[in-house]
Amino acid sequence: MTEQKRHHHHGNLREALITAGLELMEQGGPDALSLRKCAKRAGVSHAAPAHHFNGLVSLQAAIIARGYQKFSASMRRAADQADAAPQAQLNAICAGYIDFARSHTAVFKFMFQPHNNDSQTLDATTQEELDRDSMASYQILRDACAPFEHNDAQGVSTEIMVWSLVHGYAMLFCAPGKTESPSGPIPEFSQILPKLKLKTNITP
Amino acid sequence: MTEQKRHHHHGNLREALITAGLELMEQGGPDALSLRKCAKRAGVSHAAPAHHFNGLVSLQAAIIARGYQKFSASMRRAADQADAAPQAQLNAICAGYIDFARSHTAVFKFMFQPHNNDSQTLDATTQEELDRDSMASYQILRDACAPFEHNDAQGVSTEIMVWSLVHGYAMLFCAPGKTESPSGPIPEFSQILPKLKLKTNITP
DNA sequence: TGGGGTATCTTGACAGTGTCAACATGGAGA
DNA sequence: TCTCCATGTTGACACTGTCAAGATACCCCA
Repeated sequence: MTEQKRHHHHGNLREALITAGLELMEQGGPDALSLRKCAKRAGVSHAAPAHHFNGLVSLQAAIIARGYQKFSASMRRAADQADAAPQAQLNAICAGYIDFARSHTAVFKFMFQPHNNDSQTLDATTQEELDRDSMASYQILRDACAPFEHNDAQGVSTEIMVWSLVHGYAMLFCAPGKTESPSGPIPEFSQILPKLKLKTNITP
Repeated sequence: MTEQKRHHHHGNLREALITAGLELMEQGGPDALSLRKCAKRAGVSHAAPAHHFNGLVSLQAAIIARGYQKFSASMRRAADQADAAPQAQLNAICAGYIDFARSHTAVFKFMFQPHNNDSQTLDATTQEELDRDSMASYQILRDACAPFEHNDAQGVSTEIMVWSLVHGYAMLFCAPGKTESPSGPIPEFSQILPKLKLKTNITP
């Protein structure tokens, strides 16, 4: 009776639904995701997910939160394997950013789409997960940009610039196997990242 | 009998459906778009659109093509009002890019999403529209970048860099009324655009 | 000028979707 | 032990895209 007999309670249905949703999304794109298909994959009835997610948008938000976790992991992994110097670290973070976009294209693009969850109420737990995991990802990029200055401007503009650049590159040119833009081969990201100046440590 | 009596033939249903679709999209986001709602708005039965579009994805593609037309117009309008110098022209093109993203956020983001039309067959007319209009938009940005060099690299990397930068900025920070990023106020785009060098006209 | 062909639109049907309500089950705490 | 409630099931509803079959009116050619 340990494994073979199906209990009335699934045990960890929430996790199973998120996992199933990620699989569906990576295979068939965002439109392939449905509550009923996730339920079927998890071996429960079509209405069971309603007890764990406040509707489809909440499941989508939970999938996105899981995406952010993998996203952070990809950037951290790249940074760990690189030299500790600020420029090497920033390059590595961007490489991890782009790696994730290439290897999880569907989820990546879905993460940065306009979602209906703007005015909608998500479950408390999903909302917390989403806030925490997305901020963690952003903080990684932010920290990597912190040592640098850009364009004679102070403060925040460096990370906005780097984020815009790497994000645009990822959105436009990172599909699996894509190597051509409308006007020729796509250069490496390191070729388009402008040279940045290190901040001066001491101010008068 | 000129206007009041409804003919069996609508007259220009294809256009009416695209217009209705654009309205639905701008009001309620991509998920608010449905063939049946467009048909209702155009005053025809639910299956009428099938005679003009090869399914939903073709209507979406036609809406995107229309979006590219407005997109091009926005960039051209900005360029026409600016000085003719290369730097002023490039700044204006980027401003037009961002203006469109801000004023037509839903359609803009939808234009650059992964779509199911990759392996799917669109109507010939819709496919032509989409190719023509998207290439026209890209050509505008391309021309504006042509006079410049970047990062000691030759050839294509300038337009890839500028495109990535402006696109990432638009995707991340251009929602109606959005002025804050996770780490503070969002700077103007001109503040994050690196200084570019003009190409030397003559080569040995 | 007439007649046939065809583009256009309608009606009806079907499977799939999200969501709600009502009910069943079983574990955990009083 | 008894009861409450989290968790899961069944059934229903409106809405969706898509297909098939039939109706209508326009256009072109004899």
